[in-house]
Amino acid sequence: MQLKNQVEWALHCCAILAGVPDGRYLGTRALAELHGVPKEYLSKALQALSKAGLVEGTLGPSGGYRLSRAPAAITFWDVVSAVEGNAPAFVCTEIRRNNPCRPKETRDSGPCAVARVMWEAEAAWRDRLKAVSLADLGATIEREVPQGLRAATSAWVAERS
Amino acid sequence: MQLKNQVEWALHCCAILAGVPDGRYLGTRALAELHGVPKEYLSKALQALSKAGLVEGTLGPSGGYRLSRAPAAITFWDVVSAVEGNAPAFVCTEIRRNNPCRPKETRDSGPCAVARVMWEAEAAWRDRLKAVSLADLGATIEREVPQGLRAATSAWVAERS
DNA sequence: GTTATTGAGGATATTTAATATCCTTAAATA
DNA sequence: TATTTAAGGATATTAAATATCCTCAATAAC
Repeated sequence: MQLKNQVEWALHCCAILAGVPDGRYLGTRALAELHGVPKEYLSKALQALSKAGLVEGTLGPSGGYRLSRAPAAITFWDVVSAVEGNAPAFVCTEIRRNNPCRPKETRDSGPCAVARVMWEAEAAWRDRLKAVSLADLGATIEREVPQGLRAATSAWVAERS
Repeated sequence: MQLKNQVEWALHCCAILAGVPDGRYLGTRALAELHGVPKEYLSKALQALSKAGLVEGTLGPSGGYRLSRAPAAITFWDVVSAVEGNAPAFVCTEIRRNNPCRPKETRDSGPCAVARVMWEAEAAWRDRLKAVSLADLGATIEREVPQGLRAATSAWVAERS
């Protein structure tokens, strides 16, 4: 079980987009170059973010993407679910119904006990992701990434947005 | 991102094995028939449980599997990680290192901020799975599954163990 | 207006993992 | 001794992730 690499890319792209000057857009080309990932494929991740309403794209030269909400209003879960989908990781195929001892007409009152536990765990995972916003991420980065690198990256981004 | 279907099978098998009479073994054939899944493939999941020390297998006629610990001492996480592995779902490929603004010799003080959040969420998932044992599952089943079906299944299992 | 650039999105490889089957071996039992 | 079983290797099949390429329409720069 592994998340798509696009999830990682999308999160890093959002972190960058959160730092793009107001009213400006940053394009796929720049985001791909900045992260060293294939432009064409990254484009699919950005399209997923766009479809989910997290970013908005605009066309033409000086076009690209920008966040459509404030960084504080976008959570990790928003980004992860936009790219990865929100289908549960644990899929219950109701194998309890295959029990040969079970009368055909048996009706289950709800999801199976195994599935419920698995889904509760997934809810804990989601809740944790919902608790962290892009603003929180930005604050952490500001605290941890060396000043020089942050400034250089900001300039690099500003030049291309 | 989806867990293997073997995770579901393994959990249901463990629930059944928790009810096998003391000192008895239940074989792959019976477990496969009970759950309506292919015997050969289920065998791989049971082998994984065996390798992880959760169950022990014995050979020959009247052979099969039994839990190697009390149901209260086996958690969902034990079973899930035995079958699925314990590799993190989020794989950090360190794309921050591809930043063209970044001096070559930069040393990171720790894992990237994005990865840390993702891994914290996974820890929350794991913790939730660690908090539920096979004994807990058994108690839920006893509470929810109709008495008749439970008795019939127990008899079916006892006959084959 | 014309041209270059961009995101949206469809079509299609390529690669990898999940799913599944088959077979052999060695141990345990009847 | 013959049968049954788990262990495990080899291999096929299927599905998903990864990646590339192409067309299209919108936008901005010239």
